[in-house]
Amino acid sequence: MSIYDTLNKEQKEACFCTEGPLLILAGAGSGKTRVLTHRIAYLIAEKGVNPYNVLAITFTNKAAGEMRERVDDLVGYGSESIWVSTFHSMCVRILRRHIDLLGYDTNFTIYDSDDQKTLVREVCKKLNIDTKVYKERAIISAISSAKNEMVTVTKMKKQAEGDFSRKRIADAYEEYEKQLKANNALDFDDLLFRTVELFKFNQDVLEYYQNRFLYIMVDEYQDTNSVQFELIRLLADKNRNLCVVGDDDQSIYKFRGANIKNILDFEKVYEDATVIKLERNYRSTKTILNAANAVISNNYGRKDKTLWTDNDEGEKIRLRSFDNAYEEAEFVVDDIVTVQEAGEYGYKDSAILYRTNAQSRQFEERFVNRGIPYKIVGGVNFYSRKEVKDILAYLKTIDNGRDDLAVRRIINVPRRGIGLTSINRVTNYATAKEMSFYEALRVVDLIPDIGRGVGKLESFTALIEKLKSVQEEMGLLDFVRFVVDETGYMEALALEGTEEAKGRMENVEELITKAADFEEGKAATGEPASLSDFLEEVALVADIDSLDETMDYVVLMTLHSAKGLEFPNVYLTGMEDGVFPSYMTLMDEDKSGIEEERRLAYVGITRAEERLTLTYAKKRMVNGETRYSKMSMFLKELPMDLLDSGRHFEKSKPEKENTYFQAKQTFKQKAFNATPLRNFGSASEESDGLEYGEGDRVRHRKYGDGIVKNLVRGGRDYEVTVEFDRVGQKKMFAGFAGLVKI
DNA sequence: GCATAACAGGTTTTT
DNA sequence: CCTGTTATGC
Repeated sequence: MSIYDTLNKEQKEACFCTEGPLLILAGAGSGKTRVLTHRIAYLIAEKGVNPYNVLAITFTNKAAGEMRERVDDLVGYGSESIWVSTFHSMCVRILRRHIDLLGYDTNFTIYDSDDQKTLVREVCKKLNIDTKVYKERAIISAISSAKNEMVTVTKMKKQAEGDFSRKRIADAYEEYEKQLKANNALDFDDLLFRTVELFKFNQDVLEYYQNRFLYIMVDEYQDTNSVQFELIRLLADKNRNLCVVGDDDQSIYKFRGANIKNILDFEKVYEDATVIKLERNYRSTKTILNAANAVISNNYGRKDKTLWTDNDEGEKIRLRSFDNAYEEAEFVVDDIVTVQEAGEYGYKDSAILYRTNAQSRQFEERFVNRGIPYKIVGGVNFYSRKEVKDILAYLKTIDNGRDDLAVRRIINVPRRGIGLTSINRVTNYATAKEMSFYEALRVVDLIPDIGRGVGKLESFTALIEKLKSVQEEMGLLDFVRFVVDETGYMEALALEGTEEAKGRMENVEELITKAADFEEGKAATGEPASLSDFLEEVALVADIDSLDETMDYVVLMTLHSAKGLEFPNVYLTGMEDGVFPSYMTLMDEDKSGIEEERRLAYVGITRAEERLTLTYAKKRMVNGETRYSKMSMFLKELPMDLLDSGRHFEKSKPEKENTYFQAKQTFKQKAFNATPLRNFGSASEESDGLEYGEGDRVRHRKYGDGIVKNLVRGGRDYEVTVEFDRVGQKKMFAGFAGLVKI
């Protein structure tokens, strides 16, 4: 009896196929993690491959940890020397060794999306870019996709020739890069792009890693982007022992640059590739699987595969509708309590999934009220809370004095009486002398016009220098504590005395605990816990990594976060057109967005093992305004006989082909309103048209009452001009204004 | 320089 | 609705 006996035929095949390119198309719940871990075990135990020569790339740190653990269970040794990591942490590890070849210090800082935003803002200010015309977000995403597509500044400038606005973006990109380098910092996308550059320009470095990684495995391959593809291609080029695992039906990260072609065209790029399909699902009931298959079959251009299962038929899928989101939440929470009390499913067996993080709130409120343990994954990340970022900024300042962003963030936190005027003077001096902000601080008395600020600035520098000097002598935990005390950060919070400040103090404490955990974890491996390592870990953790399966709590998260997880009892909530599929994709001319949303629906449905509940609310508050929506088009794609619609559910099954069209039409009318015809107005509260026309009196939630002066069609929306009694004439878009006839 | 008030603007999903 | 930025008054 060997460990491989538990695998089915295809799984075995995938496991034993160790040489050459291999594509494993693994449907949801088809046991791909088992295959991967067994394959690694097979390489090590049977083929005599040194664990040191194996590289496995996963999407999250959590998946990496689990994989290592499982291999260790199978093989019994050696798992610690396998490289199992995420793309990002792998790149950091490589760059820390070699990035000096690209002109950076090896102790570079990693900028998260907040830092990125701050930096872009500064760039815009410096280049006089009007952020009303060029939105920060647009610039960030332009830069990010450039890096994902490996477009350098030079290249972008060339492409932008003759196009003024693209040139402005390219200018921003150039300045952004300049600042990053000056700060000795890399953003998330840089981690990948710079590694590719490193390999391309340094053949010997590339060869070193090619010779090290004789066997490469990539999980969740459908979500890789161009630069990740290139990275793998480079590494695998020499030995070609590349095994990728993925499911094109679960490709849900296009917005982040993921290129579904990577998986669809794998066989074109690697013509000698073996392709193995895992179509047997071990996770879900027949009912759930059939539902998932029915939905996804509406997509085009998929790899041909059909999931099947030997599992029981199982319960029908429950579909419930509610008047509003509040009732929806109440039902779901009640239901979880009911099954828990009946001993059917523990809290940890239940998961609530939704499209947007904002939807978590009403559930959270109910859970808090009733004292039920729950865990929200995602949303505001622990490490992006203000107080946590402040402390981290101190640590970054100490670790990498060139990180101007960090220094400027904390120079007056807590208050030291250092204001904008002083900061600007230092900044100007630093820019003029081409030195870092902190360097300028150290020679503050040379700065002209600095005036009375000098003393305060000097004591700040003295503080940082003092911290730097003791850093070497202290362990990580002690040092973080020391920083928190010495900077007066905690004291300042304590002085505030508010409830909010108390919460912040707890978070700082929590950060200290994290440092302790980190130090402990490192100690177990015999390594010292350096400050840089800690900052790096903190920069690369995802919220999902903190999910603990042994804890008995209900898990709440977005559909995106849920990928790769499974639960016996799942609630898919907010199944409404405009929420899911999202408003954005419904309005978009490009229909591929809908396909991606549908894949997300597929991911959601296939998370459920036994019991699946779908809910939607007819009325929901979005951006402070009540929005009426209809059931999600995806619900209409489900075969009726799989559904239990409950008592208060009534609908006729619509023409299937038209669901998308209908969804879009209804939504267009609801959100943006049609013609301003008076005869629409009749009392029916759910009228699809504008309920007001020219000359009508309307009420706005902020501006009060007024008279509609004008209605003009503007693109997809209507521009309404209203003469308000209190604030005068205002122009607004009907879709956003939320005007009510009075 | 700082605290507070007023206000504009905006939304998916995240390593 | 909620956040983040600007205006205002001390």
